[in-house]
Amino acid sequence: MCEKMILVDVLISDIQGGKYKPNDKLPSENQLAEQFQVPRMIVRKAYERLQELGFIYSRQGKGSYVQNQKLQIPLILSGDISFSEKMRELEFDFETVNLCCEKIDYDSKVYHKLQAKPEEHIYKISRLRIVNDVPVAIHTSYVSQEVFGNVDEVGEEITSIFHFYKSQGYRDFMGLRSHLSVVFPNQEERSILKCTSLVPLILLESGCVDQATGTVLEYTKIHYRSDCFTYVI
Amino acid sequence: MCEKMILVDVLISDIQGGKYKPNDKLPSENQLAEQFQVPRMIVRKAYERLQELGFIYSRQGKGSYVQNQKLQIPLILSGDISFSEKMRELEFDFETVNLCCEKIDYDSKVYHKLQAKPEEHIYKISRLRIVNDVPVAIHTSYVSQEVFGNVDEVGEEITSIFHFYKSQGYRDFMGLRSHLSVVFPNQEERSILKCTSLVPLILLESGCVDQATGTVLEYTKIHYRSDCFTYVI
DNA sequence: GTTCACCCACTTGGCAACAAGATAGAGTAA
DNA sequence: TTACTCTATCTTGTTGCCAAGTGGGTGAAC
Repeated sequence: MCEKMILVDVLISDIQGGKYKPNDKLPSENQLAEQFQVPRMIVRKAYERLQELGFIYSRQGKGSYVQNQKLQIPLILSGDISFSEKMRELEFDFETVNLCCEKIDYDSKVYHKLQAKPEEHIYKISRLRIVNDVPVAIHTSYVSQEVFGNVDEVGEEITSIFHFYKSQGYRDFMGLRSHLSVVFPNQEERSILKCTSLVPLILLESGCVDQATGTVLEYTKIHYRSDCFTYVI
Repeated sequence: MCEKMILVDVLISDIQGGKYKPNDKLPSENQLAEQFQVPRMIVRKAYERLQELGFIYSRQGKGSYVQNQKLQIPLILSGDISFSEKMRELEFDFETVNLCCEKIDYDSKVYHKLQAKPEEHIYKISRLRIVNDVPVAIHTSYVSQEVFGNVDEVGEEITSIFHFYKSQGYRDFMGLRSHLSVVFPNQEERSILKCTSLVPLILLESGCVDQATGTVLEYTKIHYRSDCFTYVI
């Protein structure tokens, strides 16, 4: 296991150091095994790890090749401007796709965050953020139908939650304290974000209240691909 | 590969859902293989993944067991108080160990951040943060001998960089903009932080300038184990 | 000369058999 | 009864072989 990680470390630094360039062919498993005097299984496991980390891809019968590097987007987390404005400011080709709007079953954590009673209907609105044709983040908002009466009708049209708020007559918002954690994507997130299982996601949990009334408007979870962003806080 | 990830997802949710408790024995590889109608190799790979994620541990001849869960420390990233004060406030048993203080070779990134000339001597001071006997973070500061003349003498005694600044006559500091990214630990970091290779680290890069003179005092990198903290920003 | 079929060498992928460690229980001798 | 040993069987760990996919080279057929 230790030998594998040594190999992984060496190969990653070789790739990042430019020894192998994107789409270059890596040495065959047998060659590397010979070179490092380890069983081929070790090299195999190292290559599998590099695949799941997104550094390389392998083709049966051909070989293993260096993956193209991902784009790096500097992202200001603490700012007050919206995601779309940030992206446009940085001149990235930016797009938002509404994934779904559906009523959720009772979930104690979500209901508590929204200060909602168990009999309230809570809707989940998910949007996918795409930058330069790369899916980079999933933005999920939980809102109560008590607060937004027509969410079940217009929910699937929403791509900017701030526009939605304003259309509902809310003007001054206050962001709640954000919690940041690191998680690995589940199968659904992997397929939506088109990433491998070992691309860590930065999960940002937050909320938004209306300043005028103190009403909790939403509880949000944003899953950012950690390999696409440089976060400035 | 897909079958493996399905198994991994199922097992993680079983563990987190309480189906298996810490130190419980998991089904043997053959049992699970039979149950899910997959080759043992798939189960083996899933178990290996869970090991590297820190969820389980395996003993040859005995079986695979659920790992104890890690402590969760809420950490205010944006505050102005020092790490030690934060910890003491939260009543955790907190300790800092000086790992090393050594002169580094020329490194363009570090020298640029410090606005240092190539002929300056830059020292790297590393401290290990330990909470409840668990190593949770590595704090590395780069400082120039031009700014801190006696760093080569007292560097290995430093556990609080703020105390060091004050002892050198600097009083008012200003934190530079912080950059946050997610990385996997290299071998050295794994051994210091006693973590497995798939525990993501949150890397926080920042700097500090003296408000009176504008001198760049330090460039810092903090590697936090992402499985030990809940970050509040 | 051109084309096509075949074969071989080399690649990654997968699996089955074997190795090694642990444990419980039967068997045996004091 | 007690203590010890051996063995059968279960566990995880390792290895080596073969399958499957690819591409290039060779040579026969036209």
